[in-house]
Amino acid sequence: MSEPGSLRDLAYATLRQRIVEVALKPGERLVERDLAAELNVSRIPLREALRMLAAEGLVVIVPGKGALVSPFTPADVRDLFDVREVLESLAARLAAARASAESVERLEKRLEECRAATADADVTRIAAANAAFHAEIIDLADNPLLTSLMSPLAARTEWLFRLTSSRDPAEQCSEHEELFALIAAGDADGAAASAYAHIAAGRAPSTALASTWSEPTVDPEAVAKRRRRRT
Amino acid sequence: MSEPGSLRDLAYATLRQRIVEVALKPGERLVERDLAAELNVSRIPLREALRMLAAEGLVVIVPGKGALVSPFTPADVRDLFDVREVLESLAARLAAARASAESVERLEKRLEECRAATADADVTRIAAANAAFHAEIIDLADNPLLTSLMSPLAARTEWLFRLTSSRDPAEQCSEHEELFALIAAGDADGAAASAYAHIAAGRAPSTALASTWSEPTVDPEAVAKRRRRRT
DNA sequence: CCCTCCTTAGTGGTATACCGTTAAATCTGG
DNA sequence: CCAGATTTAACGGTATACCACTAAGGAGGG
Repeated sequence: MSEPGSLRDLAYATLRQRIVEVALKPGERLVERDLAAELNVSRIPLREALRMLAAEGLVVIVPGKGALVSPFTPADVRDLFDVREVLESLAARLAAARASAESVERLEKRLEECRAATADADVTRIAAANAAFHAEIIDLADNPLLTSLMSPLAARTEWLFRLTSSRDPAEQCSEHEELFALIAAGDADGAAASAYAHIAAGRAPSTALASTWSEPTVDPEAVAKRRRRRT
Repeated sequence: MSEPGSLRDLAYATLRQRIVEVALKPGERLVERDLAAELNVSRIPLREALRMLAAEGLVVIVPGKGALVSPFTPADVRDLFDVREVLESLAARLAAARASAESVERLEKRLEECRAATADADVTRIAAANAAFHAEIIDLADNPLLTSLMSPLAARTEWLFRLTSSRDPAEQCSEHEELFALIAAGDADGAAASAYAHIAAGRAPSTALASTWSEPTVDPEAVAKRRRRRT
């Protein structure tokens, strides 16, 4: 996530963080002029930042109406897992097939961080370490298209982990151990299956928690129509 | 592909078409002011259109330098097939699992168009019918996230089919018949496997043709540096 | 003749300002 | 008091204009 200092990227990074941390709630209206004023940028870079977020799926832009934070329904969670299962599985397969001594070493460093964080029982650190482990596998897959497809999913996944709580860290960590071993051994089919199972294992807890929010099914069209009046 | 008449969407649609039709070649520089003048829009909507194309992968934006049409190397073709295999397979699985009488009927209409077009041996019509068949499956999968992930791939796939030529239409059509039957029967695993094989079958011919262009490995950084001087 | 410095214009990045649309607020008549 | 017409201004869409950066092309000295 480089930030070449441009105001657009600054606005993008700021908004993305606020959405992921739920400082901006799903369904919340994003008014260009207000945000531009708050972030001390003009509307042009802000608009471009919104488009980037929309391309990533974190924001919905209703043409001619405005932008709002994407709603995140139980169905969205289901869809997210459907896609993550196959893409993470593909990444693991490719990573295993293209594994080299140097790449295995890099992945192992991530795994060690997972172990350490899990031992510490530091939830923030665990989440970061797990995310880094998965990101490393994507990177090892050496498929730029896959990488670009995964980044929106990563954003939503991070979001999901903030909204819900993660499942048992020790269990996750041991699954990472298994996945690492298969990738290191160059076992493409095994790594793919292991990754699939690893993602699938997170589905039930997440959907269960997701069903408890059950936002009143925010309708983008409807929300976009509302306007504020002078305070 | 709706176009709410906004200038941004017009610029987007125009540029996308030109890229897909190779009127703009991979690696070609996209100069904001020139394109804006040519399309009779100002730079703001044009910039936003470029960002949309970049999010879709058809354009590369070098920060602070400029935009150019994405190169399309044999490695990119390989990556495209890696991802299409698993995503089209997932779409077929979901479509089969969620098949209803009404959805099967819709898909069958697409299939009939494939048959008719293949009988006519009209390559343009065949390409359109095949694309529509695949798009319908994505739609039946009823997973908005998957749909959004597929649209960039569709653009690149269409592009690929313009650059290369397709493989035997009759064979493709018969594979569609098989895939349709499995989805209609609600056989999720079978449909997934069939879709995977269908995509995989197109890999070899495409990569073979792709290796023949072998552009001089356009480097985005390098191309972006070049500037024109008064004509 | 070649190398170095300097001028200049092409280019992306951003701000400001205006326009059209339309929802909210206000006004009017019943 | 309420329903409909009318006014107001919020908001997204777009154009114009300015700035900073930098590479092309030329000037001047070795």
